[in-house]
Amino acid sequence: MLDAHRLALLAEVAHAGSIAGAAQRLAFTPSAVSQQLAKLERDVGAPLLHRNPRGVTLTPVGEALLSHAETIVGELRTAERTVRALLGEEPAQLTVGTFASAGMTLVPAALAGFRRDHPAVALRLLDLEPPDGYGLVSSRDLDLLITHRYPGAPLPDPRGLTRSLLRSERFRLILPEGHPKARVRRLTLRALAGEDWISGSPGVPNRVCLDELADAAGVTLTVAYETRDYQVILALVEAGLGVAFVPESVLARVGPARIEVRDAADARPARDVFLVHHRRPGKLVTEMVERLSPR
Amino acid sequence: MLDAHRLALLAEVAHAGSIAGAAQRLAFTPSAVSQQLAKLERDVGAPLLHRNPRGVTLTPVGEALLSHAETIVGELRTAERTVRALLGEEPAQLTVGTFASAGMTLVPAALAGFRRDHPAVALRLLDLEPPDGYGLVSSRDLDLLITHRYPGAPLPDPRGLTRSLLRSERFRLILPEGHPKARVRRLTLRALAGEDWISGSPGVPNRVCLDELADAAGVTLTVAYETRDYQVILALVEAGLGVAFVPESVLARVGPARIEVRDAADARPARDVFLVHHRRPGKLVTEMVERLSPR
DNA sequence: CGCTGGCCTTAGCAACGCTTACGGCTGGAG
DNA sequence: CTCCAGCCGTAAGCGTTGCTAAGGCCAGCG
Repeated sequence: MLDAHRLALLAEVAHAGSIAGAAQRLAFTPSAVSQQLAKLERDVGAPLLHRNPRGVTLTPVGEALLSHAETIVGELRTAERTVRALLGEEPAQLTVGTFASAGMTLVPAALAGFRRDHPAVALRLLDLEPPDGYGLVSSRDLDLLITHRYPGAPLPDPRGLTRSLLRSERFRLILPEGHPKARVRRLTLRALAGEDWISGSPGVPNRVCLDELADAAGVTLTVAYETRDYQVILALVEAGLGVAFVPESVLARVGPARIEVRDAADARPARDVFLVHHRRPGKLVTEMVERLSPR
Repeated sequence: MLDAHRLALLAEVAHAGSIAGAAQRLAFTPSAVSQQLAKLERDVGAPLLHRNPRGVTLTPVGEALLSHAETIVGELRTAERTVRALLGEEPAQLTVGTFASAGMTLVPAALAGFRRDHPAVALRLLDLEPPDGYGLVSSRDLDLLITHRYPGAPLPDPRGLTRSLLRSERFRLILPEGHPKARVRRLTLRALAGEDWISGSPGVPNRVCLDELADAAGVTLTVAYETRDYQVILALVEAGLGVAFVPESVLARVGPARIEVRDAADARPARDVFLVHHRRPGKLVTEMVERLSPR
């Protein structure tokens, strides 16, 4: 039988992306982790990871084993919680994973309300960019994951977890204050083809979405500035450097910014925001889901 | 995190019914097992088993943990198989659990055919009286379980496993050859109320079923001989000691026995025979299910 | 071209887990 | 009633496991 501790180690290494990173998280020396992984590979009879100069990546066999490892670790933690619940002990921790823009807008109010009602529960927040994080829910490193899917991006396999649509969030077009195009009545992507755009680097969901919109409209856009951070994008637009699509919630937080908010008539993207948790969520998770859900 | 090895140990002890028994199966000394269990109890923070003078029984917490332990052990073995399959290695073992009468009639032909086509696969057979055995499938000690349910007996929780009805098997009434009641055209339970009956001890499904039939017919039957072994029952009836219900398949195997086979007009019991296996059975299991299924 | 950051190896030490030996307990046989 | 058998627990000893520490190798970067 495979050793569960070593599988847990594999999962940790996969999430951290390097042996050293995992070792630090677990308060071990890299040597210890390396040795255990070597033994796991010997047990399995096949290499599980490619040793790259910067960190490691999983082999196909490693990938296959990882998903099992995550469910096994999750099962072990589930077992532990079941017993704790049976002994009348309240769960003392709730870990929520979010993507950055939700972490700024959607989550804080819910977290604050939760903390008020459950001062004894240790709340933890983790930043995770989609499509990551599903594995961490499987392994119960995460109790609740807030994730999203940009149009055009594939929806990850839920792997036996419960996933529910929290809301669908529109993107708005933002331009520098006083930008000439802001006065146009019917604004189109084509009309903005000559502008400098601000978006993520190629491959980032954000950018993939923008490229697909441009394709659909039959234009090519110039992305002059690449950042995935919407606060940076806002600042760049404010500074008059370009135009961008941003999620509506990002705008809700900014004060009377010096930007113009419009919609493109031929491109009205929206991203779906999902909640992901275990099949049978605990009381605390259910409550947090309640708080996050629109009234 | 709980230790998976200790959980596996707990499952083994629960199945064996004693620490000493589990230790023998695992080729350890009882002391080692005892110490590991003590540590598991310390980890959990609650006693998991009652130490009786003859073996051990699980506490409620132990029961709860047991079912988790079984799924965890099963997951570990599933992970191992997945990797083996990925490496192109064929599974080399198939373990089937049956109840005694199926082991004599239903299974041998299927097993023989299987062995002929897969000489390299190590076949193992385990005797298990229902309702036991589900846990062993969960923990993958068993690849396939053949179990049954007598009328009136509850059907165990399948616990995430696949259970399918293989067949429904009638019971026949058997009497000693030349028994005067054998000549009656319409034989009823009431007419046989005065006979000596042969059945299992109180509590055995066999017996529960008989008692319920008697209740339904409004008579009380005298069980003079108690045995759960249908071969013994046959021998007793042959010897003229009493009458009994036996499954049809048991009769198929006996030659021209000196018994009379009839049906009771007011009591026609049947037991359901089920196959139980994991959600996604491997090739070998699927093939064995095919062989067992009626053409 | 040296520096940094990541990984691997080797050597040594602490902790874990097993075995052996012994004692307490209960239920059945003589 | 006594004794024995079977079961479980504890204590001491020892081998193995798994950790740390220290040193070497390789790639990317200033």
